[in-house]
Amino acid sequence: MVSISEVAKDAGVSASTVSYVLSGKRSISAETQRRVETSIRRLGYRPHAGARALASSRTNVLALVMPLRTDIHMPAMMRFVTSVVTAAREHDYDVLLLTSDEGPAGLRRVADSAMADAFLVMEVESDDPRIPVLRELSRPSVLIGVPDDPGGLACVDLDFAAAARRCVAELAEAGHQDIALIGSPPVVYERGTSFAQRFLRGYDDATREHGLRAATRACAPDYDAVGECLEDLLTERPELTGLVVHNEAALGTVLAELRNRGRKVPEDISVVAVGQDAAAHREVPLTTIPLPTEDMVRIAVELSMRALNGSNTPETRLLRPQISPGESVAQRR
Amino acid sequence: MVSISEVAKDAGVSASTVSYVLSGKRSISAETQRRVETSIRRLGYRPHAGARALASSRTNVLALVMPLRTDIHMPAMMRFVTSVVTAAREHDYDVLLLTSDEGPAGLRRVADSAMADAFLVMEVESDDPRIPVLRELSRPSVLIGVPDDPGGLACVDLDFAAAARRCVAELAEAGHQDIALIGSPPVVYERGTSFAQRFLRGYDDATREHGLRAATRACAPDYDAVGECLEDLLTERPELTGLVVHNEAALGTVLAELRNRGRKVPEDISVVAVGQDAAAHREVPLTTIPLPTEDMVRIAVELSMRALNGSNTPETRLLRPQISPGESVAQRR
DNA sequence: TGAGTCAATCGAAGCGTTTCGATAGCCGCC
DNA sequence: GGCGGCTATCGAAACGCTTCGATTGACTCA
Repeated sequence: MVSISEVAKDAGVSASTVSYVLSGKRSISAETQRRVETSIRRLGYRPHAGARALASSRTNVLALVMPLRTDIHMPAMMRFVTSVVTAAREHDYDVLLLTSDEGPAGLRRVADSAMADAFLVMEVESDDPRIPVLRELSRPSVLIGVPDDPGGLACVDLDFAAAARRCVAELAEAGHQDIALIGSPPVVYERGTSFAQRFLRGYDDATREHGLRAATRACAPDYDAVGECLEDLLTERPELTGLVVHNEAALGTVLAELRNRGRKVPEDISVVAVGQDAAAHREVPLTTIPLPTEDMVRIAVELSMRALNGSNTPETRLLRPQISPGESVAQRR
Repeated sequence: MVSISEVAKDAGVSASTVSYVLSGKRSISAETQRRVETSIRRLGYRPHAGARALASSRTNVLALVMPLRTDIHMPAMMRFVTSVVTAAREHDYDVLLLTSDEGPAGLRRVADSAMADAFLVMEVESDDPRIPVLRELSRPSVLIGVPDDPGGLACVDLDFAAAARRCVAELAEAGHQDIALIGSPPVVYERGTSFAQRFLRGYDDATREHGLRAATRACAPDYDAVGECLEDLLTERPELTGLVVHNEAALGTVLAELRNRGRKVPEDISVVAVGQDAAAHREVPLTTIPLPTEDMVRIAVELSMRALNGSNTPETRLLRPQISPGESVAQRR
């Protein structure tokens, strides 16, 4: 492994000059710059990350804290993770992956041993036990999701209340009078997951404002639960013509089961879904509000960077939902 | 941040003694050991990862190289990733996440800047461009998947040929005479992905041995492709009674479409699937050969550790498939 | 012409570990 | 009673970088 002093010798300058060429923190003559860069390339020099971290107390590593639950929609999760890596690389950062199962202790471990400069925490819940820990770490963190009391921590999320209102409006404007929400699994509500609750609130408000008859069902993504849920809705509310599905994992099954029951989308029943549009995989292109994963992640990473550069104004950023029109909502009357 | 010398002072010993207590590389009196450990705990000392890496040339970080393709089944992917983190932590390692889109250069970057001790590479293909790079890195790597020429690199994978034979045997033993394989998307075969080819070979061999009539279809996971594929099979081969599905992403759609066409599983058509058993989510519990993700990862991580400790015998480990019985295979005749 | 300014560079200290050799004390033994 | 062999410990060097202060010229301006 070639070191900075070998580069320095090769270029006929001091090691500090090489360092300054690399960091640009002091002005360097064009000629020297050229010589140093040539040497670097010729020798294939790469700064030693550990040495750099030691001297500068910067690791250029972002810790990504991932939930280790099985009740989360994996594809959505994965999109997050890959987006984070990509976004981080654009800021010359690498990503250290942590799972929540090590708990708060894991966060402390990584923070205290200076393995990362900042934390990105996914799937934050209303009353998340990690929050107090994060707050007292000496490193900034950005939450994906909004806890009840963000106090001092930066948050990024989709504005789920607005998303719900948008879904309801979409159906109301098409003339639907009687709709239902198929939401997250019961356990998600019990856990007090913030996004589910915010969506629910938005849904309730909007249905009231529009004067719709509306129902709500928490629903696990498995076959039986979906079947039961639909059975329930369709028999109890024969007038039902619109469905808002806020449960990516169950969506496929919901559509399959509607079909099995002879309900055509959108002729018999209209559907608006929240989550990534897997349009190509469906029989009918769905009207959806996609989760703006990449935007959220980009913003989250940028907030981290900003916090690391001192301009620290912890803020909560709720992204405006954008509806992506499909063919799953039919006009009524 | 408290440093080793503060601990040393607090415990009334030298810094090196503290280091030896921590590493156990020299014998320390019980009394000293106790005092040092008390100080460590009292001060909340955590060794600085960078300093440690610098002095010992060990980072205790494993680089996980993840594909950044969209044609991969995300849930399977995610299981891998989380398993790696968990397995690594058991060896006191952390995980740095890399995506393949930075290409071979990314591997070099991380290796040369000493950010990780070893590499774990997912989704390795027959003729993977990363292989030559990995081979010339100064750090060990373990591949998940088997390339044509592993030469010098450790590999771990499911024995897909055996898995295919097992699937075929399962159907043959139940008296099926005419079966078909619904395989990976065409692009996967075109790319020369090793696991798909190995499975195919095993399937061909086994159907020949058992004297079955057999067909094979590469199939994308989207609705249209699956529909077309089934339409094809069911009309061309009216005698078809068994299906081997080696395409996790398409499985759900395959089952839904069978149902739509009025074919009942297993009465009309038997199904054996390869991949994680999502039994709870299906109408009929499937007979499957689950991907032994956790075992593979555990072995892969262990191989890395072994390589790092010198006992380096790069080997290819193919795991024996285990069938998990469901109710999706019916007896014929 | 001499003080002041500025750009470019250097040298050395310091970051927090690990590790190597040295040493001090102790024990047992001939 | 001196010597070899342990065990437990220490001190110092080394790891590869960043950064601070100092230095050297060259240039400006009164």
